[in-house]
Amino acid sequence: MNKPASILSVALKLFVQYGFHGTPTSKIASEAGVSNGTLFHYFKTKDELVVALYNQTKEELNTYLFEKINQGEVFKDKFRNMFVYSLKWAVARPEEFFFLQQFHFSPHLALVPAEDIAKHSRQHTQFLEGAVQAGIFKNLPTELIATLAWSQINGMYEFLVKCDLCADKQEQIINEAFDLTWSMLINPQ
Amino acid sequence: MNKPASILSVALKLFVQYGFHGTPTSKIASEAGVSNGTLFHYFKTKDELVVALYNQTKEELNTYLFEKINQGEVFKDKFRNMFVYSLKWAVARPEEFFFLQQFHFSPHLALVPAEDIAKHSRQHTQFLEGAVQAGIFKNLPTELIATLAWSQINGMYEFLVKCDLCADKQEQIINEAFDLTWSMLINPQ
DNA sequence: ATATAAATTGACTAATCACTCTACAAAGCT
DNA sequence: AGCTTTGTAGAGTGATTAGTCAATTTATAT
Repeated sequence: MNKPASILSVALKLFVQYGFHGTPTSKIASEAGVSNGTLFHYFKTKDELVVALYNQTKEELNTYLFEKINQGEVFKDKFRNMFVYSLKWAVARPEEFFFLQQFHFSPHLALVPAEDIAKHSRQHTQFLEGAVQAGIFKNLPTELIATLAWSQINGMYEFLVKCDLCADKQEQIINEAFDLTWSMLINPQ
Repeated sequence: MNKPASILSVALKLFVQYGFHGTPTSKIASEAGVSNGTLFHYFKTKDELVVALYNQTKEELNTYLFEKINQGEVFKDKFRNMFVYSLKWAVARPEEFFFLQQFHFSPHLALVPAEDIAKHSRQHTQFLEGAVQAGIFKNLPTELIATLAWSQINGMYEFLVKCDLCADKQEQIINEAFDLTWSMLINPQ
């Protein structure tokens, strides 16, 4: 039984429910079944814990996603995998997905070195860059394409959480949304 | 000089910079040039202040937006106005726009009666509902169309803030993004 | 077996902060 | 002018909480 891991896992649930400042470290520690001192043994400060949780969550999503992307043969399949599996991940782990956005709109974001943020977003843009160059996507800034694609995913997440459809219906609507997004971004032949 | 108003205005700036819990009420009061007691004279609790700020900001945006929407003659113009002026408002008042999202991803959202939230979102869906009925938009749940349109706006906001283009270039790219969104959602004839 | 290092504990502290309370001033009313 | 209500101030309070520390246990190495 891994203590830092269970601290992070408990912290995630509490942060999502009560917010960062609404969650005392003492509560995290006690719910994780460790003492106050142990928590600060693994994380020097509360902020460090929050940031560690962000990095871990973001990396989990990224790893999962790039695995799925690489399973696609042609670009459209890769892109579809990115879109569809982002949403599957989000729906399967709504707390993690919510946390990423909660963090993003909090002052804690400033604690992450700009370099780290840039690195992650570069991975995503690089993936799309090729398709822009090759004329698959419309001739728009790659950053813009990335942002639009990603915001479709965020929007769909909100919709899926709000509506709570059955798995079949969910899958169907994700596919429909993908078609919309794809047709929006590609160059008409 | 209106004290409650300047309290709210200072609070907005501080909340965006330091977060809700990272901003002591004492700091809000002193920066607004009023005493601690005065702040609590106008707002019974800090939470009440946060929620009041949210309601005010949301209503300002809504009022502005529906004014612009109603200036459109046909539906496409109305919809374009919604899209374009949302972004103009967001770019002109980035702190306000950011705050709305910050609030949305915080536990304070739970303090707003579900009824109030529903009322606002109903206004937006009703505006789109007609277009779905009339076959202008694709035959998809109106909620989905609303969510997708709104997330395009959020995404564009992020992009515009990140890129900091000149006004002309900004206007141009907003129009391009509108065309993309429109073509994505309408029924192909 | 012994020594060293690492993990764990929980009581404690120093600071912060939301909110109260009393006192006083200004405005409004008759 | 008197009287009442409302606005304003700011010192004070009680509760909360991030982070410390000295002491104890557990693991590791020699």
